[in-house]
Amino acid sequence: MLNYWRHGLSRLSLNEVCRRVNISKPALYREFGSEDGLQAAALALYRKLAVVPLLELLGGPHAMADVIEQALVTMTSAREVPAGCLFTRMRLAGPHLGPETRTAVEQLERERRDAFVAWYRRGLARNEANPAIAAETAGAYLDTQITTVLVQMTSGEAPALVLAQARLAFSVLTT
Amino acid sequence: MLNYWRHGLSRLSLNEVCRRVNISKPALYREFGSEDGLQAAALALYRKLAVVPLLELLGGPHAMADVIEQALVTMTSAREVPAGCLFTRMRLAGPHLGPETRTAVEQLERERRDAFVAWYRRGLARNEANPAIAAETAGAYLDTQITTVLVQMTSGEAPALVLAQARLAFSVLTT
DNA sequence: ACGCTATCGTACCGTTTGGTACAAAAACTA
DNA sequence: TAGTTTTTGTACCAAACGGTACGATAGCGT
Repeated sequence: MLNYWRHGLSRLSLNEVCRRVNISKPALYREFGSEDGLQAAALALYRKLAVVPLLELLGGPHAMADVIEQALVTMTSAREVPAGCLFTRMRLAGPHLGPETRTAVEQLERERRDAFVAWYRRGLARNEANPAIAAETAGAYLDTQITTVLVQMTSGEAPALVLAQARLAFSVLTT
Repeated sequence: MLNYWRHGLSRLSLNEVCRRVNISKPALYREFGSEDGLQAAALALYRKLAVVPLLELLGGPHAMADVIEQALVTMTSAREVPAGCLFTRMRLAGPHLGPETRTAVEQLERERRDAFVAWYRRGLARNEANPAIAAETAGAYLDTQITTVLVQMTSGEAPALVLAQARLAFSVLTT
């Protein structure tokens, strides 16, 4: 999972993965069945470690602006984990993915987008969100802009510039 | 060029390209030298056909808001050319590219970003642009958001939703 | 200590990749 | 028409890919 996260799916052949984690190829196949299975398993782990915490933050009591700011700072700062996002890498990989992994990606897409929409609805109810924007549009927009931030971080752009752009993008949502 | 534009670089092996355009592999090598040379040549042609016209639009006399609206509508509508953008595909392909193509991509990145910055400066001078945003930030932001739109179009998202999000993103720039 | 079972990795499979050696064919000169 | 030069594509190369057959190894109950 860490290797895919750091270097992307397309850069790492199955042979290369075996080399890096010092595991024989048949052992990997016994555990995951196929390359597709391995990648799906990696995504499942990533979801637990990185996506679920974000969704829990959205479910919390904090003000919209605070949540956004914290999420942006977290995404654009160097941490103990790799920059970028495995989920985002998989989304961009698109048609290269195996059926199992693709299904999991699409499911996670819906899960995250729905969480964004619900979160924006709650923001509207608390008068923290821009009422001129439909919740569905805002949900898609949140998804898009967060993905953009992560893509930029993955491709090594300057964190300060990414952060400045992201603040600009998110400024339209809050009142 | 059209094949790369439509299907992306990573989906088309050199063998597959030869198959599609009905050309023998040695013929292709005699013309372009390598896969890298072919891709660089494709990008050069794309620049002439798709990027230069955009930059010329930026240089024109139209109001900022009009230029943005026209650009967005053009990018999100079905045309006689494929959806998305070969340049964007190459940027995302990143480290997969050969040295010649990568250099060309980076050069085109600078060229486009500089044009955005200059355009925003002119907008500021004409009181059409948000003066709270530095031109450098705005240039990067324009680049980022346009790329985002093209990525979404490439991945087949609903044009209406893409357009709605893009209008939202660009609304922070104009007065 | 033995025999059974379950786990493990070497060494291979066919296919595809980017790239090229070289002979056949075409075009031009005379 | 004969000889020369240029152009073209067949047929190959080594490497890497995802995936697996099968013999070697390890663990375990007795």
